[in-house]
Amino acid sequence: MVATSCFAARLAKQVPLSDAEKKALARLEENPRKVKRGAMIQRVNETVTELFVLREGRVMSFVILPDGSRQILRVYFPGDFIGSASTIYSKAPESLVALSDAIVCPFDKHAVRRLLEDYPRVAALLFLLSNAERVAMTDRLASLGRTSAKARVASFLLDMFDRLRVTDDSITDSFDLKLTQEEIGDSIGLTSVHVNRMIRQMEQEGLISRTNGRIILNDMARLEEIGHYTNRHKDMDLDWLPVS
Amino acid sequence: MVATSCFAARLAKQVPLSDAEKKALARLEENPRKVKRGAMIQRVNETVTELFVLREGRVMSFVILPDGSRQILRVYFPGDFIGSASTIYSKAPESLVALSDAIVCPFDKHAVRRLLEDYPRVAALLFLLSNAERVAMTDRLASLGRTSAKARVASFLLDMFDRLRVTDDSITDSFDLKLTQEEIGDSIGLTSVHVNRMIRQMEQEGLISRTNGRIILNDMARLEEIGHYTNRHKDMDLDWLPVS
DNA sequence: CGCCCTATTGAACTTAGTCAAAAATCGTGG
DNA sequence: CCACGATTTTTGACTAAGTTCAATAGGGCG
Repeated sequence: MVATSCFAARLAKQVPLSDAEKKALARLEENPRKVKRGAMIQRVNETVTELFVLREGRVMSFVILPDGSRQILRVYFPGDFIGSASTIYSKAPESLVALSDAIVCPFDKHAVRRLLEDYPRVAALLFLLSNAERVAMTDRLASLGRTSAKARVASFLLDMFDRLRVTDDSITDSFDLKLTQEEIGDSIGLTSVHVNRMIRQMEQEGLISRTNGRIILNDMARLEEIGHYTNRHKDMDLDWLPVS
Repeated sequence: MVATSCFAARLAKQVPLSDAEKKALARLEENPRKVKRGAMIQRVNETVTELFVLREGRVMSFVILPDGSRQILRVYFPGDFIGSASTIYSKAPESLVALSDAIVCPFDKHAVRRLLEDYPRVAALLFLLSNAERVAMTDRLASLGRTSAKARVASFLLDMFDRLRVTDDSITDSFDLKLTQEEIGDSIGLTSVHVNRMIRQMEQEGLISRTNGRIILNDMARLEEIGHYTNRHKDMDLDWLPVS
C-alpha cells in the first residue's frame, strides 16, 4: 500500500497508476502549507520556481490590468495542479490568491524534471492534463468572445459544478460556489452588477435557486443550452497511453 | 548531420537538441500533405487520432456556436504543433481550416506516446510548449474579458507580429497578416465592422499603416501600452531542463 | 468585363457598464 | 450570543461601447 496523494488520486481516476508512480506523485505533496483566505501565494512578475498541488480549499489565478480591472484566469479546486506556467517563465505571468482557507503543496520545478525523466507515463499524464486545461481555456474564450452575459453565467456555473463533481461524488444538483458575484464577473468578463441581474433573472425563470450561498441547478439541460456548454469530462480517451 | 524538421528547428531555438532527438522529431513530419486555402483539416466532433505539425502556410482552429457565430481559437504559423487536444479527446473539440494554402504533417497520437517514452527531454519540451500555449490563451482571455475593442486589436496585431518573428528573422516592423477583418474580429470577439473602425482609427492616429495587405507597426511602444500587451517570447527560462 | 469577396461608412439600436444608494449577510470582538 | 462594521447583494436611472442593418466602394480573379 502506498500513501495516496490528492493529485495522484485525481490522475488515477483517469488511468490506473503503479505504486511507484503514486509514490513519486505523493512526493510532490510532502510540504503542505496552510494559507488563509485572501493570502497571496504568488505575485505576478515575481521570480518563481515553484509549482503547487492544491490539496484543500480554493485558489484563483488572475491578472490586474493597468486600469485596475481584474481578470480571473482560473479557479482551482482540490487535486488541481497549479502554476505550470513557472515551468517556462521565470517571472510569474499571473498571481495566485487563496479564495478560501486552503492547503497548497509547493514543490520545485526540478522535481517536475525528475518526474518527467523517471516516469514517462506520468509525463504523458501531465502533458494531457495541460492539454485539457488548454481546451478548458478555449471553451471560456468562445464564451467570452461570442456569447451573451446570460450564456456566460450559465456555462460558468455548469463548469464549476462539473469540475467540483470530478472529486466530490456526493454532489448531485447543488454546490457551494463560494465566490462573490464580483469574482464571478471577473472570471467571465462582466461587472458584478450585471452578474447579479443575470443570476436574478435565471432564478426567476426557475433555472436555478439559491439558499444561503448554495446554488441549485434546477434545469441542467436548459442551462447547457443557454450557455452553449459542453461537458468535457465525459468522453476523455486515455486508452492509448503507455501501459506501465 | 540530421535532416532538420520544421518543428524540431522551432524547439531547437529554445534548447539544443541531440541528433537522436532531432531525428525522432523529424519522423513526425514524414507525411507532408498539401491543403488548399479554405480546406477543412479537422471537423469538430469528428473522431480524431491525429495531430499535426504545420510546415507552411496558415491554419486556424475555431468553433461555431449554435447561433452561427464563430470564435477563432488560435491562428497557427509554420513550426506550430496543432491539435494536441486529440491526445485527450477522441472527438475533436475544435475545427481546423487552412487560412492559406498550407502544408501540414499529420501523425498518429501513438507516435507521441513513443516520443514521450523514448525521449524524456522531448516530452518535457512538449509539456512546456503546451504550458506556453496555455499562457497565450490566458493573455487572450484577459484581453477579451477586460479590455476595449481598440486594446484587443492592438494586442492581437502585436501577438501575430511577435509570433511570426519567432521563425522569420527578416521581419522588423511590418508583416503580412493575411487575415480578413472578419477573421480578426472572430479571433478577438468583435464584429468585422467594429474591427474596421478600430483599425481605421489607429491608422489615422499614425499607430499603424497599411499598404496592400501589409501592416506596418509605426509605434510599437504605444501599441503595447494601448493593448496592455506583454511579449511572452522574451524571458522564457528553460535552463532547468534535463541535459541530454 | 462582370462577379464575388472584402473594406468602409452612416444611422439606429442593444447590451452591458457606471454610478449611487439601500438592503441583506457575514465575521468578529466583546 | 449579540452588536457593529464591513462586505456583498440588489435595484434603479443613466451612459457608453459595440452591434446590426444597409448601402457603397474597392480589388482581385476567372
